[in-house]
Amino acid sequence: MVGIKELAQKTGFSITTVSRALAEYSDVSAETRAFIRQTAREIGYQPNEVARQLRRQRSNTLGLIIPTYDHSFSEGFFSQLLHGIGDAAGDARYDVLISARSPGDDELEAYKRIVGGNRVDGIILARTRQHDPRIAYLKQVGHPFVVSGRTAPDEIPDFPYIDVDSQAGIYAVTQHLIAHGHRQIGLILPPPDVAYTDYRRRGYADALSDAGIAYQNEWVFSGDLRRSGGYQGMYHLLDHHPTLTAVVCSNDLMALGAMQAAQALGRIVGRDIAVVGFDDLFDAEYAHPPLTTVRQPIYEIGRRLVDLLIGIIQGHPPQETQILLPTELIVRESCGTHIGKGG
Amino acid sequence: MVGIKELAQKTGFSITTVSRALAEYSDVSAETRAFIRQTAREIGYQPNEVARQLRRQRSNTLGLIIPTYDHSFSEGFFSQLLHGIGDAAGDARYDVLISARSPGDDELEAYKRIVGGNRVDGIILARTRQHDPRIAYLKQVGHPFVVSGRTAPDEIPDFPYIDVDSQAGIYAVTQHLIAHGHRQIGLILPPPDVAYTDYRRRGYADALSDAGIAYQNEWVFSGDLRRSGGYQGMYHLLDHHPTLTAVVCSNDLMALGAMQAAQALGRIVGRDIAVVGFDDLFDAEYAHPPLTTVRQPIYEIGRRLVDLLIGIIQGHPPQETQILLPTELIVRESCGTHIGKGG
DNA sequence: AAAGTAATCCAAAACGTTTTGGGAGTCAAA
DNA sequence: TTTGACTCCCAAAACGTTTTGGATTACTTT
Repeated sequence: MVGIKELAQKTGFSITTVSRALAEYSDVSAETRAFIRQTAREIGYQPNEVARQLRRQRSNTLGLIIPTYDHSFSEGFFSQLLHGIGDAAGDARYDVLISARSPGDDELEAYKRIVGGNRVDGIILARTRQHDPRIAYLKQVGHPFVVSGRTAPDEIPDFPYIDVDSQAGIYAVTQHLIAHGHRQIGLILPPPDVAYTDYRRRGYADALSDAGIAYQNEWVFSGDLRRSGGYQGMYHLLDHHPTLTAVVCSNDLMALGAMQAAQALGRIVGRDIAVVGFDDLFDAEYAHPPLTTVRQPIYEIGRRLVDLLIGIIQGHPPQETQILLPTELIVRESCGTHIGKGG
Repeated sequence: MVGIKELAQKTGFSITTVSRALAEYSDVSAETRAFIRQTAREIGYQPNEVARQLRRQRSNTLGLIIPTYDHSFSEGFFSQLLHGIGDAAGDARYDVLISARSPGDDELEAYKRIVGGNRVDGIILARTRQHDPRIAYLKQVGHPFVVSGRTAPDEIPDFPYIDVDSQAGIYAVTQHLIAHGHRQIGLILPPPDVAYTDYRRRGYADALSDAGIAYQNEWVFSGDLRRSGGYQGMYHLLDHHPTLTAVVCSNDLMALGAMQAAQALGRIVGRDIAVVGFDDLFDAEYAHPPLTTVRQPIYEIGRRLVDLLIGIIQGHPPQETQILLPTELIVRESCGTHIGKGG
């Protein structure tokens, strides 16, 4: 083990001076500094980060705890978010500590261990659920954290977050369908405990209501946010309500599954039935037919979450710590905007 | 700050006894242990992980350094690998430290900081390149590590790795094309510095040679492993060699791009031209047409890398530390196996 | 020559744990 | 009564840094 002690011995200076030389303090002469640095390089001295973290009481590390079961992690949204987080953290010379735990008591334990154990300077929360106990814990202990996504609409979000106005997004895409003549429009939602589920439901319901169409419970299906959920949803909806001419899906993955189900049932997507999604994953553009969807800037959100968190950690948070980004309607072919137009 | 000192004070026992009580040592009475644990819970004591790591000289953390520029990270292979790594690490109660750095000198610095700085007990290397300096470094310092993928065929792989026999995989899929009548078959390769490029080239070359077909340099294109690389590759190949009836792509992402290019050029994939990939990403099955490809068990590889690494860290490595997994040919529609069969 | 100032350096404390190497008490066997 | 074994506990060292609070020397100014 070549530690600072060995380096001090080798150079003939004290541990203090070595430490201060490497840290560019002004009270060590340029000559000494150069000599120490040179020697450090020669003997391959590498400071022990753990000891340093202990002494400085900071780790230059951001934490991220992800649910293990979540297969949509390796597809789509989450990996793109992580990409943004990783890049921005790297740029700011922070590392990212990932702990994968299955949800439940164990999950909160992981937070306590990592946060209470001083392993990270701040933590990023994703996949918020309704009445999320993790948020309650982090607020209570007063550790820096930021959240990807708000709480559900009936909770007060008194913490820093970045979210997308998904209610407006779903409203826009639903309205687009209505404008092109659709009247019987199904909806595939995320599981009810997901925080943003109600925003998406409201966007859909508002668009219907504004067009004088009644919201019907049986046109709404709860999926699991994966392709399979969309498949099941579309299958179920078309089975019970074959007159539906459009289905709004809460994310692209489910929309892709839904398109497949529709095709399996003999309907041609974009002609017999319109399908729209949410996210604008890479796949959306290359889907067949290309998916009409609501774009949210996932990678960018990841980057901004990191900037926001680091700002908070370093004591200079931006003015706005609750950020709601707009979405953008991306019209492609899966909504077949010609249907119902009398054409 | 509520540390072990406060807990000792509160319970009236020494720091030693408190520490040993929480660690289930047998030399503290059951009664004392129960009392200490109860009090710990009450005052919300959470051991400082950093101090613990310093003292024990181990972090229960695995490291993973990823290149920032790599956009295929958020699509496809890498995120699926990470998913497997995260899950297996979580199961073994290890965390994963991710450092995203742009490649170059900086990248090796990141390794030195994390490995030499004792932040991780072991490290997982991915995206190996030819004559990879990271491998040389890790071998030299003798830190536990495992590699996803071997070195190039002309280097001696004297380290633990898990790879897939991609030469055999590409051979199989190329042979499949030949068996169905194709004679003019293009190849889209990864960039030349990628470690596995030559295996894929060889698999293709061998299949051609065994069928008495000459390997032609101008039928081979180097892509960037992303959709765009496949698109460019197919465009270039069909532009210069319009008589090609099939193109083998080194990964699914490029295959998806290649299919798009073919379609843009007015060819119907699976009828006018065969396209095959490698990986069997989720998207492959849902592509249009569904992609014929060579499956490798990416998630599983991630899991096994972790098991292997932890075995090495804990001093009981398995007998086999160099694992070559078989691939599986998945025939779908993009290879249109009816072409050229005289039908 | 004394006092002040600037430039270099360093011993020791501190960060919060775990582990080492016992010590004290009790009980049973010799 | 001594010895040994067993149970329960603890003081202090150790992990490898950074930081505090000076100390020493050399040079300048009075």
